[in-house]
Amino acid sequence: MTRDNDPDRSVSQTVRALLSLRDLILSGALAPGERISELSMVERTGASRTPVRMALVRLEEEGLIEPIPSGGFSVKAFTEADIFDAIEVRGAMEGLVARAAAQRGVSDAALADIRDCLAEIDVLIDAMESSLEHFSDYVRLNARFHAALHELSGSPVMIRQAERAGALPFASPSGFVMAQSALPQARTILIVAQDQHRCVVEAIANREGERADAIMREHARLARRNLQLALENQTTLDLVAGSALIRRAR
Amino acid sequence: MTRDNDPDRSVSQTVRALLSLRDLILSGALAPGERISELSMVERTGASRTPVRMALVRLEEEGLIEPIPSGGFSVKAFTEADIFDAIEVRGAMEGLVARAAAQRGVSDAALADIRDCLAEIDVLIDAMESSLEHFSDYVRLNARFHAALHELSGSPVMIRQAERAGALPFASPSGFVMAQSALPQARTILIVAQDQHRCVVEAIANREGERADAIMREHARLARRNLQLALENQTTLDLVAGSALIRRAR
DNA sequence: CGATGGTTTTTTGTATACAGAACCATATCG
DNA sequence: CGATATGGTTCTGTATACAAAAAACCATCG
Repeated sequence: MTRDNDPDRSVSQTVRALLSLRDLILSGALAPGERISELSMVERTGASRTPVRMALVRLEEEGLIEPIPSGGFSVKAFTEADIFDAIEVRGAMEGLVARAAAQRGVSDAALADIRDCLAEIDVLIDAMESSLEHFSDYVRLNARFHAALHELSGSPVMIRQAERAGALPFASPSGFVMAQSALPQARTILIVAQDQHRCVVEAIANREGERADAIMREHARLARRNLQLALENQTTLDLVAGSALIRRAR
Repeated sequence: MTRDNDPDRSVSQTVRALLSLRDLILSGALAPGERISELSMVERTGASRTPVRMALVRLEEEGLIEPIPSGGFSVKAFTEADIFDAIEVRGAMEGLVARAAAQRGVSDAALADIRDCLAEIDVLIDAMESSLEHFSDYVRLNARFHAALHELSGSPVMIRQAERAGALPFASPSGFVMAQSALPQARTILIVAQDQHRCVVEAIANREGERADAIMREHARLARRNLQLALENQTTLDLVAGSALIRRAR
């Protein structure tokens, strides 16, 4: 109401503040360890203190910020080890959802849906043969596949937990973007990942819970190795979101 | 400030409101599905609307309440299946932390600490031979053991996730209380669980990650079977916290 | 020149006021 | 008699005011 610099008036202030703050943290505009003053966030988000405060509580619960004993919050600093651990957690959770889906069985419709998703990813990987132009589309689709996989478990509790497991940046196998120069490696990684995607879906279709679990854990290990490679050799792979979070650790 | 019905003045209003609300939900004073009006919570907790609102946001993030599309929150209703799933999730997470602890190795001091914890539980189980008087102590100690196990992983990310996995009521193997009449079965359960506790600690000490993982998963399966038994035959075992949450499902 | 104490300023925690939306009940019209 | 409009009531979402605590700053003293 002070100024009408509203980018979108249809969304509630609370949601706007949450998205703004999360973006500020993930983009690195707020340095790890930096104290978050409510007032400055009011200035940056345009919302009042109340929505900002609610967003801060949510972000604390999400794990992106942590409370300061004397009051207020600071941006949480993640180490490389934290990221690796998050990937492992995600692997364990996705192994569990895959196993559960296989054991309980899934509807043909759901199976068809997720296979469609796989097919779309195939198309995208083909399109990326010459350029990485559509990489962000791939990231989106990949996230959709994983969400669909969670859904196959049919368990709200597991879905919720699996989603939270990926809350940390880089927890997804595709949570980094590749430089043009790394095209061959990039495609190889994507193709292997896609193969695992396909395998897990078939394992679920065949009711092989143990195998589905194993595949998703292996999938996470692949992601871990790739991230490690990316960190050791950042000329070929360049980290995208939240690079500031990890900056402090190197 | 309206009335000084403050039970404890040393704690902040926010924390008081959070604890009050959580207790109201877990105790069943608020029925599953029931809408939570901020105003009534203000009356019940003695805090103002702002702390109540913050507590509500936290509880939503915890998963105990869910937002109503038209605004506000309602108490989440859990089914028996949800509880079983939560136990499985916890099993997966504790398997992971045990595996991680084994792979990374733990300090002798930490190992001694958790072994002390085991010894204390042994004493308590012995004391329960004739009566279940100290059962609540056992529940507390068991929680401490599991927390200590999480700590062994040495990973803040894993610890955090493991703790959240147990957020749902009953997710712990000892999340139910036993009636006096069930003393023999109760002790058997506790003894088997304690055996698994001991085995996982030894597996970690011997750096057997795979085995430590398997044991904790089996531990969860035991908890699941016991809960199932308790639900089928509630004359022998009686559910404690959050019985209202599950009431709707039966 | 450094340390210490007091003062000022900022910041958080809390309460409350206000506006708009949703809900409910009633009354009116078909 | 039923459906719909309408008015009032209650609720949430948001902004803001106020007080206590913390932090920062400055001045004074050793």
